[in-house]
Amino acid sequence: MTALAGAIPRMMRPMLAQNYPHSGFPLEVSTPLGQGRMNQLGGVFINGRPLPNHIRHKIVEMAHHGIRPCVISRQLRVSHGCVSKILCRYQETGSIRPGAIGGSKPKQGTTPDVEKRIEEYKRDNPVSSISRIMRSKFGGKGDDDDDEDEIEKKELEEHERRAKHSIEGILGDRLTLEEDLLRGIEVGNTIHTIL
DNA sequence: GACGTTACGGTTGAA
DNA sequence: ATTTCAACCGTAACG
Repeated sequence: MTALAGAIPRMMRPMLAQNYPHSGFPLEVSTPLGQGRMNQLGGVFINGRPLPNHIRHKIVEMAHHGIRPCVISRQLRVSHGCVSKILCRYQETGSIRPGAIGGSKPKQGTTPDVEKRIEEYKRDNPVSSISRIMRSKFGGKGDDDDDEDEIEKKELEEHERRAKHSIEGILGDRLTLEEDLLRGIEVGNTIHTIL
């Protein structure tokens, strides 16, 4: 309730119902894994959740083929803001994956006190044990992430090689977008659950 | 028309 | 087990 009457914030205008049904709420779409919504381009998304991985893949893949962001946006039915964001992130990090959602601040504060404690532990335990403890406490995911990035890159390269043969490869994907989306949401959630 | 940016409402997960 | 809260999400809209 930050919007005060009379003083409409810069980025917030009353949303026109236009292509939304009655409620003034984006069309709801039930997926096997819960509630999705439909954006203005007809694409399905889950508010607050990242787009499915295969869509993200497709975005960077198409961009890699020189397809303009605005076309990608329309073809995949993803808002151009989102396409822009994903592409920017990919350029910066080399990863198509969303950032880590949730959790508390990383306990990175290597205060002198913490350093002292580590020194003490090192003295009393073999270094390998320290590493193991540190890994089980904090790391855990680090190695997996690297592996996944590797898999991700290989997947992308392979996909590109196949798609390179014809633009139909890309356009053909569009025909099954709805299916893909639904499947993607499902797979995405499953992966998320596993992780 | 294309696209960078950002308010918003939402979800998540460690503490 | 439950709550808190700062991180992130994608959309919609402005510029």
